[in-house]
Amino acid sequence: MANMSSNDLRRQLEHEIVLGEIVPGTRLDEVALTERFGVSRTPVREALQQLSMMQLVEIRPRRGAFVKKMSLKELVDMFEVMAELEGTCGKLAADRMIDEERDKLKELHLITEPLVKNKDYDGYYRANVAFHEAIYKGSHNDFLSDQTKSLRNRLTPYRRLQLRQSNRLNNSFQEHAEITEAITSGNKEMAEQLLGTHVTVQRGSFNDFLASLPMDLIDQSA
Amino acid sequence: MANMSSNDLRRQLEHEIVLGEIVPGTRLDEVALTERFGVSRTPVREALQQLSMMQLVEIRPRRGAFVKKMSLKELVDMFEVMAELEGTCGKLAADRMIDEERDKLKELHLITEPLVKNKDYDGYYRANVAFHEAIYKGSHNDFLSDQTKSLRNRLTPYRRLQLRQSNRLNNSFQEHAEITEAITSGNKEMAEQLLGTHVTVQRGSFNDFLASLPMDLIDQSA
DNA sequence: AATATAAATATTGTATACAAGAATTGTTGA
DNA sequence: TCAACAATTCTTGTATACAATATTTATATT
Repeated sequence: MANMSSNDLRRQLEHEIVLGEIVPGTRLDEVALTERFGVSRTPVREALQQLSMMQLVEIRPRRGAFVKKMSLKELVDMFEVMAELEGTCGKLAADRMIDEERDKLKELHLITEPLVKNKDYDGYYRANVAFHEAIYKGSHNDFLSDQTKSLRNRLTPYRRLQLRQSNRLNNSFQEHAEITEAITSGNKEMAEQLLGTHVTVQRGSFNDFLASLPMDLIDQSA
Repeated sequence: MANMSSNDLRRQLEHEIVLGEIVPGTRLDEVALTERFGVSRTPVREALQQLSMMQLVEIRPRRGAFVKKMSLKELVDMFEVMAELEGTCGKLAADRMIDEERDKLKELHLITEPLVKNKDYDGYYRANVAFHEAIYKGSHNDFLSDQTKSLRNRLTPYRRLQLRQSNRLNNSFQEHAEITEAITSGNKEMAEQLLGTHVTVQRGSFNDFLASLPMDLIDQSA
């Protein structure tokens, strides 16, 4: 397979950046990456160019590539858009899902009940992703689905810690119940409204949300 | 200035693709581009990698880079998202614009009146862009603003011909009047609703919109 | 000792060289 | 004449070489 080394490299780095394994602000040294991946600088540079277009790294001319640090303002803006996109997915899903998809959504919700009971955070995290992606798909709008998924992905490092907090797990489950009911019953306004607030606030105040953000990952200078 | 050749190249090609000067489906030959821009293959390839991440070109392994052809489904999906984003911008702008911005919006609308009277399509096209971008900025959400602008940009080749049609100019002006009124008076629901339909339908049927699409630019195979 | 300046060192950006796979052309056989 | 195969040519993907700019280190001067 060809042109895979630069694409593979990009995917790998993307993964590590999104998961926060590479801390925002760190410089991505080209030769270090060549040694790590056993390739020349050419595919490394092509991968970095790709990541810069994805807004995951910032290429400063003649200075190198840096994992992008987002300011609090940028982050809040992105979460606001995320909320809108999730809401739109919900609205369209309530309208367009076929019976099979509605059944599947119910199922994806119900299987999380034991996970909540057992406080299985990792398990719930994965099931939560599946639940939301089912809604994206249910919009029957591939572009919207991809955009939403991609933005969710980019916000991952700033969301990972949230579920661990106090009774977020219970809150999330409760909200999922309402969302599932709204979508499967075709109540699009309700689905949109519920999903629009679900992402960020989760029945808490916005201040709590802000406080939950890992501030060390945030660019204080901007 | 450094790393500018690959970025400049990307910008130039992006411009030409978005304006439809390079027809979707055409292959972008690397050596041809090196000759045209007087650079080596390295920056050419980096530019193509960037464009592939922007979904403007498709890189088929060992086959080359092709200007992306969008299927009708993809296009409809993108316009649907565009409508949502425009609506969101309007909603937030109605809420957040400061007095100065509201005045500016009124002005940007009013200066288009003579352009409509004189059927100055190019002039109106430019003024229209300025009007809408003022709304994006008025959302006070830079991420949303950038995303909306970028998507509008990508849809340009499929929108250029629309304004020329029958009395689209008058319709557009009339709708802008209502939008301006809604935003400046802070009626966010109205602003969202008006902008959500303005992009695509412009007081016509959706079928008319579909019929207005330049079908030769659309991938029939997909 | 601290700062400024200059040499050296390292890193990015670009061009070229080489390797591997695709497309094309030409030839052979039915 | 057409189809199938083979050799050639072309194009992409990767590595390396060279050029230009930042960064670091060393030296000199106050």
